Amino acid sequence: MTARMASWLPLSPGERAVAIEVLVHGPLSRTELARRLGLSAGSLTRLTKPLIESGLLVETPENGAPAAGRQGRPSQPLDVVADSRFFVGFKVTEDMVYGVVTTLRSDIVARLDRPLTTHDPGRVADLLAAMTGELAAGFPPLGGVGIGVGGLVRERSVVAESPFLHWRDVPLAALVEERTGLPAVVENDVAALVEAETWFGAGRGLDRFVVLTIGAGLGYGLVLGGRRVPCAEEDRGFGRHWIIDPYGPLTPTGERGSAVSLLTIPSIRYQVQAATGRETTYEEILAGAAAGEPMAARVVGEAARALGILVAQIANFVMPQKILLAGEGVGLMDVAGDTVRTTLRAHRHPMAAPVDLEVRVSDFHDWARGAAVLAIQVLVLGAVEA
Amino acid sequence: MTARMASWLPLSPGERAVAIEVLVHGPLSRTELARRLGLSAGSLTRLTKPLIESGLLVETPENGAPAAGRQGRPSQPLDVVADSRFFVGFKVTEDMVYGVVTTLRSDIVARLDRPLTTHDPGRVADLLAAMTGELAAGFPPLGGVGIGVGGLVRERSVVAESPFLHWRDVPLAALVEERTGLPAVVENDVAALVEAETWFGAGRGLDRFVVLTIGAGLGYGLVLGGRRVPCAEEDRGFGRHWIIDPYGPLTPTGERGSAVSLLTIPSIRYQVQAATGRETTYEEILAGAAAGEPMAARVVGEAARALGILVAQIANFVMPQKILLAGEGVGLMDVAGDTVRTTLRAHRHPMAAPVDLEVRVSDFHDWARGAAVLAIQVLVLGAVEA
DNA sequence: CCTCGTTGATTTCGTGACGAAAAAAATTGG
DNA sequence: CCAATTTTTTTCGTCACGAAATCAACGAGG
Repeated sequence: MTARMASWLPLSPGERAVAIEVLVHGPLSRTELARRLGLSAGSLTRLTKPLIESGLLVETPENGAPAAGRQGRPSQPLDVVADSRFFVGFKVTEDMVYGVVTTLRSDIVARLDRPLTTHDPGRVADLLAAMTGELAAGFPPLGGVGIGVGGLVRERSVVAESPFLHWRDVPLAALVEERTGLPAVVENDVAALVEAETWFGAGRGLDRFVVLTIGAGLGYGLVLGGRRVPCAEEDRGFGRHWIIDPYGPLTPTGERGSAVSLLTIPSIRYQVQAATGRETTYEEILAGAAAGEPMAARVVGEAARALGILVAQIANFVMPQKILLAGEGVGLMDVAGDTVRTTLRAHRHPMAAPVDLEVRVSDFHDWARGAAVLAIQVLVLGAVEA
Repeated sequence: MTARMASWLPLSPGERAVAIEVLVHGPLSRTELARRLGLSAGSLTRLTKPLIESGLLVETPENGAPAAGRQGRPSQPLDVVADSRFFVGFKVTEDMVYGVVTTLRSDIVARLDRPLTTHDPGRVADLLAAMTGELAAGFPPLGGVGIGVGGLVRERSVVAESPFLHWRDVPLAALVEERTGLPAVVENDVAALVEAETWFGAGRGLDRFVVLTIGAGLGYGLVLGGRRVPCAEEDRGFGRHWIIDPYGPLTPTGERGSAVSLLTIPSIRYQVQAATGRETTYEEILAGAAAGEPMAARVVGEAARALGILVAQIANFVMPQKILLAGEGVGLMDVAGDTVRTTLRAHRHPMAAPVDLEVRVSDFHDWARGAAVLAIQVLVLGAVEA
């Protein structure tokens, strides 16, 4: 076996800042890093030396665009050794486990999905360990495991409460660590996705950033000062009481006219089925609305207006620099994006800054990637919970 | 004339932290400061020495509760010399100027109001200078002047745009500095009140804090990480497009059913007058609602429900640790506080943390005090704008 | 081909902020 | 009066950083 690097390197605040900046913002020369971090050139020589020696960073040998006409000594960009360590991320749903392997940069290099046939904590941990073994096969230096679960998670290790798994106080991280011998990190699935987007996605470098996910439920994540704001109700219950239209539809979940009733995939399917009597998929409904079917168009239009109002309220009160729409349900924006944007504008002050609204289609592997990012944060960089 | 202290003392980050902590959180011993700021005892000796020498802090001679049975060397609490400098604060409205003198602690020690008969910038500056002279009479060491104006203010010195004064790019701070020889700071009135509450009021020490003011208009201030978030629409125009109830009342200002239409004093008076034909004051309407007059009760009830929804939306999306209701219109809470709170709860997730809602009746002198606090921040502590 | 100017990285040195620990100070209790 | 205790001061060592000199690597121009 090759010499294994320590999984946890104690980094000074300055070193951590350098490591994160390079990790998140691609290859950067020392001078550029000095400019971005407000440090002197000398300090960067000092800070980068141990990072290079530890193998986390390298001076990129290939000078992609070598100075291109600029004179002077060419810069020596530093980059993370993306494949020096790999990370495994899981998203656990009621009946499936989605797994990915990512590089340090959080690029997905392998995927593996398995049905979940039991909710017994030990068996679930067994499955996660087995999947980790399979996933790790091609990637020897494994840095750790991140696990995203719907529900309330404490200390990044214990599932305090998960309604759909019927778990209470399950020390999932410990169970997986026992079976794999790898450090493990557990987090709420939405929280993990938000962290991933904050570090490597749409929220890079932003001070105020909001993530709104639409799917089987609603997810909401608030990032202030680069840190996610934790909150008590983040166990899949967002939006049940966000009343958009008191005279809106009544559905099995969520109050009448709530964001959940108007926007989630099950509620939209329920509304169409209740009106037409036919079972239809979400995609069929969106296609129907685009084709002008009255019932689908009405439900989708209402959803789009609700989304516009919701985004406007967030923009009005939080004033984020960007709002990211993610999840399986964002196909709504393709069909009715104009309605959303028109409604959004109508609920904003004319002089207010326009809302930077980004849409990202995300499947379950993106959620698993989020969990892997959390592992990178905690295990490589020693980032701690708020 | 006595030796005058420099109005601007260059403070190191550590010194600034100590000064602010003592200024905001009353007398504190060095040990207590070390605990709060996460510093060693030795550092506190070093940091406090120049602050004491400069006259900003003193070791409080009176040991109010002198150890009371505790043994060991008694602590030597440090306190700001509250009356070492005084500050003048103004709130400029369309037809009045409200002025106060405060101590370093922002306690009001004098008041002076004058009608504003002209909107000519030079004349207004003349009046402010004259009022400053009158106010300063009893308080020799004057540290500076703070001025709060409705409208858009840039660089804490120039009124970029003020609809009710019909001003554009008026360098008010410079005009007042010329006439008084004192440093002057200008800021949007809502922003100033928010800063004051953040430093000395309800928002002390909080990380996420919201101020909502109800009066002739709506005001909204967001404080994140102890810093107010600046925004483009803060020129008295908040809430015109916050649609609470699309079928709500239509009033001269604000969209139908907007927060402005439902909650501001002029809109409430307009609604009652439109229904009854009689001119009534806001206080009369509140009293009528309390007494069970149907029309007043209906309008006030609607306003209370709107306020509950508004506060719930803010709490849901911003997740602040506290929301402060201020302004001349908060009498609504006395009459219909229960309705507000019930509505608030109905629009919150049952598992969400309860909203810490604080109500503060504030008159125009509180707005003036806010401006004085801004002067303290900028002129004494060298705090800079975001 | 050689030198000069330019730009990036390194080295060296000085400064300043901080913590740890010892000492001093101020009080209570015996 | 002495021990115990808590606060404050002093002393000393460490470490992070910036400034500036130096080294390194390249292009331009004679």
